[in-house]
Amino acid sequence: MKEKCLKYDICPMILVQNIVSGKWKILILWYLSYNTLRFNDIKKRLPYVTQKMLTQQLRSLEKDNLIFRKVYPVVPPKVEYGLTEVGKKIIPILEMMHGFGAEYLEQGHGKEKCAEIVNSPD
Amino acid sequence: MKEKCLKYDICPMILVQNIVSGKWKILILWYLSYNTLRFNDIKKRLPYVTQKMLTQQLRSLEKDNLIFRKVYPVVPPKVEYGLTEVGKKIIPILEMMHGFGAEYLEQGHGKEKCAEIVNSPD
DNA sequence: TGCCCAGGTATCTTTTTGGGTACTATGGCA
DNA sequence: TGCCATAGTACCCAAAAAGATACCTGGGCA
Repeated sequence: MKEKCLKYDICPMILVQNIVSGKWKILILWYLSYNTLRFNDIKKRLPYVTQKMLTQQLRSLEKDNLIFRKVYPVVPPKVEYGLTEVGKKIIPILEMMHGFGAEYLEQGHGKEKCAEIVNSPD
Repeated sequence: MKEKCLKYDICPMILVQNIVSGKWKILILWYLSYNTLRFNDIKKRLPYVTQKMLTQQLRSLEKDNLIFRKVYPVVPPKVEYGLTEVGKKIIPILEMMHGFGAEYLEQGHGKEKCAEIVNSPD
């Protein structure tokens, strides 16, 4: 495996795959690429994610050093999330993904897929 | 949700996320970006994936029109997989991912993560 | 007094994923 | 005659991910 990894240089890919998989991470990073956001701001933008899942994904992204978490010691609590310097480096990838997805949609592939998402109940 | 989707234009992102998630898909696409490959060639390059899983991921990528599957009616069976025109458009994204991953590794983040992968038994 | 807010945890159940093993087809070769 | 090769399926079980629900904090306000 070690040789395979070197030979085909898949290590970086495995790493990225590892970081970026997870049902909501790409979306979270995408939102945070515009602004830092508070927990509930993110939640509002991801109507299908449960609080638990969101917390989990955020913790994982934080652990991987892609986002930071800033807690304000106030009541009620206030927590802000944003991209770290490392995280910002992923923005161009997100933009390309967005471009690809948009083109893919235009060409009619995966229309039903998005329709599913868009037309599901609030 | 429809308005949210339009407002933040997340649809393409959800789509890409959908296509690209799945434990092995990015890696499979990465390999196929060099050559078309036979089933067992892919399997050899992904020592941890079981036959069932690989079949599953390939079917899913085929359904999303990113790869084609060409069956030669010979015995023993011969099946080739390769990127479609749509699939080829994702190559630049894969290359950026690779670049990001490599840089991330160089900076020491996620060293342990890759170490895990590389040092696990064959 | 009791309820609200935001941003969580804790616990339980369900669903989805993944792994293991066995089985298939068919022509060629010993 | 029996065995090999490749690219799968079928079936069952284990593990992981996701969902539902309840609970916590502590200051402000009715």
